[in-house]
Amino acid sequence: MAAGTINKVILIGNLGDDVKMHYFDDQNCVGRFPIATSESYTNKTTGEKVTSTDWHNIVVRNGLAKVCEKYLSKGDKVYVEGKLKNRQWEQDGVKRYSTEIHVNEMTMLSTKKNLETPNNTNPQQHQKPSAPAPKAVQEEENDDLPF
Amino acid sequence: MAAGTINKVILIGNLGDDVKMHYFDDQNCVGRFPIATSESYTNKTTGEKVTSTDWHNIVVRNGLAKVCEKYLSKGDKVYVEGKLKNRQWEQDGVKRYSTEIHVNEMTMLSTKKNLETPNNTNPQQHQKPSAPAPKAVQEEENDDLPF
Amino acid sequence: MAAGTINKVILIGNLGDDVKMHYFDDQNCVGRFPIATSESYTNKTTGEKVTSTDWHNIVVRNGLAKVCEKYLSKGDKVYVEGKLKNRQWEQDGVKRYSTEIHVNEMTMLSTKKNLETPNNTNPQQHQKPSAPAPKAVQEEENDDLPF
Amino acid sequence: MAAGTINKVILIGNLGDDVKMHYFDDQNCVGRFPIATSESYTNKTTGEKVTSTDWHNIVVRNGLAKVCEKYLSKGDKVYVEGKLKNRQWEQDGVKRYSTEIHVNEMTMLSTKKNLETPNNTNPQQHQKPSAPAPKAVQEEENDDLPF
DNA sequence: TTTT
DNA sequence: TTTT
Repeated sequence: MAAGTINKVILIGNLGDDVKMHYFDDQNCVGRFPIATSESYTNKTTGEKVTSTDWHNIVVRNGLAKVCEKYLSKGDKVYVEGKLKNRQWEQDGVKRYSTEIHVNEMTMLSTKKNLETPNNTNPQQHQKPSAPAPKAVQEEENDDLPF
Repeated sequence: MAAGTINKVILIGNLGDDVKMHYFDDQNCVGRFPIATSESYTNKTTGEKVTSTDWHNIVVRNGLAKVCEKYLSKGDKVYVEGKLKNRQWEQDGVKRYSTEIHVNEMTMLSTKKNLETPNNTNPQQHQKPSAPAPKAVQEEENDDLPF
Repeated sequence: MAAGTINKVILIGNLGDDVKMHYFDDQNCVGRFPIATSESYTNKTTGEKVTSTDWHNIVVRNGLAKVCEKYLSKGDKVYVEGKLKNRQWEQDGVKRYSTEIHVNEMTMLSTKKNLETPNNTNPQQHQKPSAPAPKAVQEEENDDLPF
Repeated sequence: MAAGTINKVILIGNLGDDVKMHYFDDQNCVGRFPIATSESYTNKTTGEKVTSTDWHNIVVRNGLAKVCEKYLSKGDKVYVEGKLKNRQWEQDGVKRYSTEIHVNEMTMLSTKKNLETPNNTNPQQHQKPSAPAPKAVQEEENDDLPF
């Protein structure tokens, strides 16, 4: 046990795909989607401008997963905050590793989904009461299950 | 190019090993070391306390790498801030992926190395002038090379 | 001296006013503007929804100040990152205190200014070479002057 | 209401004083303490090294306040994360302003208090069951009251 | 003083 | 696979 450690990731980027949901039962579900961040720099030797893009595997759970599924789609820009988690599993006898960002806070910075919805010019202004407001959304805290 | 993206990682954790240096030439070098973060949670079903540890591959360059090599060793606690970077390469014809944290700011929160140095009770207070102070150390900015 | 300290502020909010510039000389200038962040919560006793807004005094210098002046205006949404700084001065014999955010990184998340500019549909795509690109902009590092 | 805003402060610093508690009733209390962060820079004109210290007013509530009172004291180093909040009040007919950091996460990085406790070499390892573990402590979430 |  |  390593007390006094901090594991925090903050990203602003664009969804490379829609949110894929997986339901375990009525209560528990997980959503996954990729986010791209990029940066440009000038190659010192050649002098040319290079852009490099990094892809991040976002994982959200339960209520926050449902909000993401409802309001986010491919291309949207979001702010997310979470933790780096290493996952390993076996596939065809080969050990596979992957790094995920387990996100507990999400803020939409743009959205395509609801701009086309009739009678709903902006999802941040008019929300169906059954769903949490899609602004800064935090994960429920009373949740001790690992992913 | 994706303007307006943010890619930020903040970690406080302990070194799982010493800093491994690799020199490209006189000017350019890279240092690598693993950092562990952990968290405890209670398994809802079984009621038992579980601790999970995540390991992060830290990458530092040039001046900051030299500072890390000089002042950090296995077991030390550090604050680091950087970017998530995906690296892929081929090994024996198999594509390998790894996620690294390219760190540009480091602050020592404990050190073993220099506590044994005679006449130097605290490396943060009394530093040899030849080396940068081992407190909050930032990467030089005039650096356009990719890792 | 307190080695090993961290002072970091991350804000996403809207400009309450345009950037006000102050030039010291050819090289040095400072820009100031207010940013609003808000949050909503439900008053436990009365059950009514309350929104509270906080105003933050942003301070930028030199190159970053010029970028802010050029691309930001009242109402725009931005990401900024910086340090908390306390300033005190005397006015009419009374001590005054104020807290500022000295920002060294800024990313535009929306802009009004340049959407109206002819031949320039998006300031993030087409930038005059004399000015830095208005995406993620970082302060020059070779700067040891206090504000 | 301003959807899509972020207000985040991350500090590592030392307590300038003990935690001062104020109890409203059995359930609700608030704790306050100052944290110092510092930085050194070289004055360009004079060439001399200058250290500047900033003081931050930390505010914690309820469970987190009790943990802070129990484990933190003057001189300790802590990591805190929270929000910037502006407070204004009137004193003798004069409007007063102050900026506070409303903290919802705290991690102890050093402690004096419990090192002297018999049979308790490390408060992070051995905790009385009546109190939350003093490592990474988060505020309870089901709390809609403003400060 | 912003924004939704 | 995104975005500009």
